[in-house]
Amino acid sequence: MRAGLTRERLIAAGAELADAVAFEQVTLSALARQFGVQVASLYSHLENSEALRVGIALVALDRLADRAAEAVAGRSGRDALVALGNAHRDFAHAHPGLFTAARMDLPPELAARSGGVRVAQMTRAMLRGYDLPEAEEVHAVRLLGSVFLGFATLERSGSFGHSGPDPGLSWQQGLSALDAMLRHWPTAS
Amino acid sequence: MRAGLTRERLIAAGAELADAVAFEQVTLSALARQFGVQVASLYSHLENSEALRVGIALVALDRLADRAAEAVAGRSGRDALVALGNAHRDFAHAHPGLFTAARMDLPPELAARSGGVRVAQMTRAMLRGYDLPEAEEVHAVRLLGSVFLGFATLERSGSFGHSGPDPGLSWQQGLSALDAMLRHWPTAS
DNA sequence: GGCAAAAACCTAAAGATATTAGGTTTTGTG
DNA sequence: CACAAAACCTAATATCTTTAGGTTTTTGCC
Repeated sequence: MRAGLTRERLIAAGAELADAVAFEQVTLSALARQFGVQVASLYSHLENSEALRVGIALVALDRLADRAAEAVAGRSGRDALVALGNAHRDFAHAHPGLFTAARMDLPPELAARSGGVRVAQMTRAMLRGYDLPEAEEVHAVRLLGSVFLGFATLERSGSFGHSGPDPGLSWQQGLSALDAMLRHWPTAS
Repeated sequence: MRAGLTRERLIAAGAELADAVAFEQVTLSALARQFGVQVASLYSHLENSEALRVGIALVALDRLADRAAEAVAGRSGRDALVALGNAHRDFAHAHPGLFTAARMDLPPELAARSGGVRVAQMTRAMLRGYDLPEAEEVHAVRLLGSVFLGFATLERSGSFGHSGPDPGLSWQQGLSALDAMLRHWPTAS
């Protein structure tokens, strides 16, 4: 009776482990233990431990892209912005390990084929509800991506601390402010 | 002749190493090699390897806070916003290792005494140049912190890819958009 | 100056993880 | 059913972390 290891199963198990424990603690050793095999056996399916992490990152980006697509579907304008922002934040809260994985630095060729591209496309689609010059869209996409990533990161890391108002309130206000920003986007003179 | 190890010297050396190589590669072993001592000797000065990383993170936050303070000094309004934003971005580019360290999750008591608090104070000071209701300032501080962190992170990680316009241009436009956002900050009805 | 106590540094050992080389056992297919 | 490929294993090396318990340098005080 073999354990039935597979690249996909290993990465899927790693993804679960990341959320259950922490992305940093997803090791080949831990996976081998979980499957009841020797560590060396994993090397038939994964080139090295980095390949595991990269695989998890790609899974994470795909899932995030799915949420983003769902969020912008059938919505526009402020509704779409709020839904897209919440998709990011909710994902970070529901899947802390995957969210961390999604922030991994990926080799450019992989990044170009990752769900990250789809997230950017969804963000761009959302912007159709605002009146930006086409050339400005890419800048807005980057800025919004920065906010979505940054806010969830700071919130999860506890930087918003135990002082001051509920981060959720800041998030609501922040989304409104971003909506205002998009409506008043400065046109390059 | 002793090596003259000190908690401070070790952390300082670790900080340099982080920028020279990468934060993840700052290990007790590497430091011991550099100082020509046995690894175990470091434990007289640092409780464990986590203490080293935390120490570097605190150094990083302090340096960032220094830059932030310098940026907002003598400036206001859009000038202050741009200078503060650039302080973050320039710091991330000049000190990739420290910037990574600065994003470490810190235990709350430490975070509360870290340079991160000073960065928030400087951001709040910058907001005086805008017309926000006092109660909104904290939300704006959090949103701006998210952008500054997020943009530098995405830019450094290569997420802005080799396609599309220069990230520096997006940054310029982003700062203008943030300026517009602050000038049109939505007042909670 | 000399001498204890403290501080600095060392040796030794054990436990994790990652990786490679090469062997054995399943398993499915002709 | 035999055999080749795939799956999994043993063994060995290397790196990093941490603890326990020594030895040597420094330091400060008589």
